Amino acid sequence: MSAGRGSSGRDGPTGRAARRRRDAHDDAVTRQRLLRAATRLFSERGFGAVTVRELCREARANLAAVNYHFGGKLGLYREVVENALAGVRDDPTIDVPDGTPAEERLRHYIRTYVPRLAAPRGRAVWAQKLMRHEMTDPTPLAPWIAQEVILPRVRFLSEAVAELLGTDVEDERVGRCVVSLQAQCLFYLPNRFREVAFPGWRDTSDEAIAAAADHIAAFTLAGIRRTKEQPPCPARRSADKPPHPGASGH
Amino acid sequence: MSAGRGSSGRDGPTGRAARRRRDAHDDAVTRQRLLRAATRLFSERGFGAVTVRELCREARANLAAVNYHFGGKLGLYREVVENALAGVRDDPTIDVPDGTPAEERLRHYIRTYVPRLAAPRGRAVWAQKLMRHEMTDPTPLAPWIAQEVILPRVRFLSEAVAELLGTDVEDERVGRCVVSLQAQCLFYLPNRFREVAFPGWRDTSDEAIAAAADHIAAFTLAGIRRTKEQPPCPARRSADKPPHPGASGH
DNA sequence: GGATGTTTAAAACAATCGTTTGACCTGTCA
DNA sequence: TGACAGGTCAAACGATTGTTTTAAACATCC
Repeated sequence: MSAGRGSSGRDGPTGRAARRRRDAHDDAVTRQRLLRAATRLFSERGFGAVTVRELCREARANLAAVNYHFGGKLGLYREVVENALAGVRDDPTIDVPDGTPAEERLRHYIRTYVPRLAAPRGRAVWAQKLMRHEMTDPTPLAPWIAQEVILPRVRFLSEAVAELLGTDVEDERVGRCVVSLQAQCLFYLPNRFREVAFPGWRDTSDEAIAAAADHIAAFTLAGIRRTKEQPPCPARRSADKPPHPGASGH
Repeated sequence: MSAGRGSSGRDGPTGRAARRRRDAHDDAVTRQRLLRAATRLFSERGFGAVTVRELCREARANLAAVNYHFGGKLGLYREVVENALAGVRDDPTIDVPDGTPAEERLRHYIRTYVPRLAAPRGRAVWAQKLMRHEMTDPTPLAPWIAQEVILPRVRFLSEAVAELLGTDVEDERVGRCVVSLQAQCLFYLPNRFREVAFPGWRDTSDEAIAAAADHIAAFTLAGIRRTKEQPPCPARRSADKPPHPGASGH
């Protein structure tokens, strides 16, 4: 391949393009190329599955560049993660004016979050994909990423759901509803499950995503209203096994 | 490469009689120890993150045993996957007597599926965890696993949901409801998200899991009923403004 | 008992991993 | 100008990867 790319064209001390001035701008360029390639590759395949060599090839940088600029593979990864997390820290999806009713807060969350997840790129997607990899095989940065991405959302959602249920955030029904909501949203991160299960769903237009978000919102709010009707501590009925007889809830 | 015997052919010719005689060292025993350790490690950390050495150490087998018995690391992985998939092929969660009403079919699915996912082990858990890894970084077996695990469930769920919606399985609302349902269930696979988000959810007793399944069932059926009220092709209303202006930038 | 075939054991294999090295180039500043 | 610092480069480092090899231990058959 083009592994030995530049050397062939630039080896001559008088390479024409290589003649351009080397200002302080130039060094930052490879740094940024590395960061860009690393963001894509790490979020796509995870920390362990990406090799430094592949990364440098993609960024058209020398093999030693990663260690020089970032002190190592993990240092580069840390910077990638920091960039991605910066995008979820000031997060419009959980930023709504005071006094907005709970139902509207949830609707707003879903309608801004789902399009962000379904987008081909963007910091929200990167952060969530990085976290998805940290969930399955964690790096030393896993706890940090998880807390940073998850906790603010859970707090926001729990408060809204608790308000809708007319209870406090400690109620276990709140956690279950929050999980039901977040699970639905996360499924709109690009993933192979949807591709396999619904090959016809290649429509990722804004309208299709918005329609899906509307579905989740309506679906979830109905589910929450239904949950509200149930007793707070659903002491388990003992005789609940067979599917056939009329075990249709109550 | 295939100097060792292939994974599939080894059981046949004269092996059966010769087997089962060695007292101290029994071939079938180390084979099974390897399979057991591999099932645990592969489903926990994925194919790429597990080394052959670690595997053999865990199984108290020699390093060469993997290549001897399974023809290589991938051969062992293939056998692990086959075992796990055998457990989802004849699947009680989607096996329900004819004539069962759709709502009851879904309830049965959720109430049998969620406890299987939440269990610490079992073939359903292994299959689903293996697939989770195949989703994030795939091996050559990824398409096979995905189809085998996903398609039967999607078909079962789609038919039931379509019946509840009073429409056919091609309706896009069906797919969205199936995703909403399946996404909720899959969140009860042991995962770090729940641990981080809800540290208090360490209760994995049968009662707690059953209560969670009941929640999902009630939540989902309410969501489906709500979805039924909406027009089949929800053309996006334009007068749908976010809580505060400017937040829906794009 | 020797021949044959199967399983285990330890060592070595080539390939690849992340990282380090030292020469080399270029611009800056004394 | 000459020394220095910043940055790139090819090459090599030691460690670890999956796999292969070679020899020995064991069981079975003639």
